[in-house]
Amino acid sequence: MIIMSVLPQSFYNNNTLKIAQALLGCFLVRKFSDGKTRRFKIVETEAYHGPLDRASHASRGRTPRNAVMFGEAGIIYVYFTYGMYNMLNVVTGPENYPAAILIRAVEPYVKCQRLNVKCRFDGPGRLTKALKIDRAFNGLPIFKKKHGLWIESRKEELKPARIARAARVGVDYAGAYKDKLWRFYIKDSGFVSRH
DNA sequence: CACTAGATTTTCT
DNA sequence: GAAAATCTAGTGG
Repeated sequence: MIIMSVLPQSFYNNNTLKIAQALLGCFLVRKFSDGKTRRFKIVETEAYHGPLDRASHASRGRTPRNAVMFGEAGIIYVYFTYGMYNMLNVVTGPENYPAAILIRAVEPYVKCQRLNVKCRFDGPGRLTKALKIDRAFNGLPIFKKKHGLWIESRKEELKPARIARAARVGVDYAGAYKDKLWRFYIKDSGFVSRH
């Protein structure tokens, strides 16, 4: 009997780069409106870290859109971009320090033949579409099961040697920050968005 | 395989 | 009005 444990708010109140790696191998859990619950292993994340990070929405100050990034840890930040895609993030660090982690890719935990074959999870826009995550989740806590979206701890060890580090995707405009190695993924996962 | 253009709309300047 | 933390479909080698 495996005890499921939902990651508590305190888990997210830490250094963004550490949490981005600690989330790899954890489970993103979604309870759909039809009552079915499915688990997905997190295999790729990116850190958006602090007011100086030019790749981050928070680098140009607080706006209505990015306000939750300045709030407490463990809150969901979903924004809409490219006219088409929602991006799923989790706020990290202390209040008034704008930081968040973008969840870029997950893999199905159990065999998912029942899932629509068209569903893909390797990319931030794809996974929100597949998991039916939209801006209604913005500002909700991810450390409670109440809203149908939460994260559970790993069920087995993830050796540091299996974690790869790379530059973030789609942030060429970010000056010196575009080359920061703030993207993390599990090397041997077949569901990473890029290798 | 590499590269390019187009989709489509919110957000901020 | 331009750009955007993306993805797809198309072309060409």
